[in-house]
Amino acid sequence: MVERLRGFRDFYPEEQEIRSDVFRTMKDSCTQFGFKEIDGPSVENVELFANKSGMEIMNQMFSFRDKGEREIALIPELTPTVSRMVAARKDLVKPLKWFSVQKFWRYEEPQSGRTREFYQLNADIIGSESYLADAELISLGAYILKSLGIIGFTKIRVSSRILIDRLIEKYLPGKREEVYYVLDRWSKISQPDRESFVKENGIDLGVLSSFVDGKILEGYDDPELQNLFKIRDFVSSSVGVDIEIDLKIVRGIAYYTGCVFEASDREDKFRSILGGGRYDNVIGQLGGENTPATGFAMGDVVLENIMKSKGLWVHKGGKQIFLAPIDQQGRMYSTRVASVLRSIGLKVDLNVMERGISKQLDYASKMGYEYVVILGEDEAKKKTVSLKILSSGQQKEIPLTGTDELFGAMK
RNA sequence: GCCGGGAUGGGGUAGCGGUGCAUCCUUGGGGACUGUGGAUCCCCGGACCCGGGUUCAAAUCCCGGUCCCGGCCCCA
Repeated sequence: MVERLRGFRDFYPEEQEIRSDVFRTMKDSCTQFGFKEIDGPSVENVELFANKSGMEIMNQMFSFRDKGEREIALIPELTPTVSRMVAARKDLVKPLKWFSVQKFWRYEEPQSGRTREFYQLNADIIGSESYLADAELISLGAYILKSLGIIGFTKIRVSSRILIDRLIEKYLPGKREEVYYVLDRWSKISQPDRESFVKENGIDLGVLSSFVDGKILEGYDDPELQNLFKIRDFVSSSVGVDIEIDLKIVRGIAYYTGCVFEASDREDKFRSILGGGRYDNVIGQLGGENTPATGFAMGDVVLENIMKSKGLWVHKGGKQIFLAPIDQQGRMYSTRVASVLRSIGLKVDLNVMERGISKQLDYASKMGYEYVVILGEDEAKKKTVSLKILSSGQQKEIPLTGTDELFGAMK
């Protein structure tokens, strides 16, 4: 048998229906915030990523040469595509609020929270350099976490590269790379490792500690810090979620220019669930007008880990009905009953095996149906249906013309 | 790319050099029961990851590979 490729996943119905619920929740949230859905290609010319993303990303792409000798790659992220789309259209009315849910690919070692093919929700606001755009975007992220029922298990932290750069310039001049590196990994590395790294790189541990705990911000007056305060207040007011200003949030991406943020579970047991920031230079670098932009991405893999750990990875579907004909008259009649029930919006599964009532009930039960409608010669003659409620075993016969009101309440 | 730990029917497992056709549960298909049996009874299907090696003998020991689960790197 041919095996599934490493790092890829199959989704069987019982799994897929949950995924559909989750994606629908995310998309509905975006729509409620006035974001418009977009979609783009699954492959792009590698140059699109080469320019902006650096070496690491090049090594982690599924790239190949096509029949026309073009070097192309399965997209590892959306930002370059979005930027390309914006750069190509000068007539777009700003600001743009766009979102998409689609697949991405990265050739990495699969492990917890990471696969080679995954879905991401991307949301971007393009054309506004105001803190309002960052605040609206973070609000959207918080709203989605709320809609999914996990806001209580997560924390959202925000920072700014402009602010960090100024602080580094003032207190630890010339150590930008090193400070970024150690802040990003602060909670992942041990105390002795921190100290030796700091010592080796000639960084003052006392000053660095005040970055970590935020003491350095006390009494510091800076317009970018004021923006972070405003963002915090905006999010609190718009979605009732408290976010935290934390200088340890630097994000690894080369192209971020201002506000950066991420959401993670409170115990930091998983990878970050959502991450993003401001990328004001990318669209201009791709040949478009200089256009400020901010966005975030949220992957399905970590989300699934967290929701499963909280028992929230479950399907919340409507009632489903199985039609079980027990004889030839019942089979003919069942198509008519199916038609009537479907016309009032119910999900109706019709038996397609010529087998007895026992096996049909067994099947319906294993498939998780709530109701079975038993149909035979008697029902066909009387124009009725026999409704059996599987959870209780109760059964009653009702006229087909009366199904509207009866089943209406089931939806 | 690097480092650990794993791999027995669809799922979960027992066996860890030879003792009956690889154990048990579950799952799947069919039949009987010809309107209540999501029962019962009967029948059937289905596995030692792949390739080498050691040995009289390998699911079992050794080596390599593949895949899975973690971790590093990195996280767009």
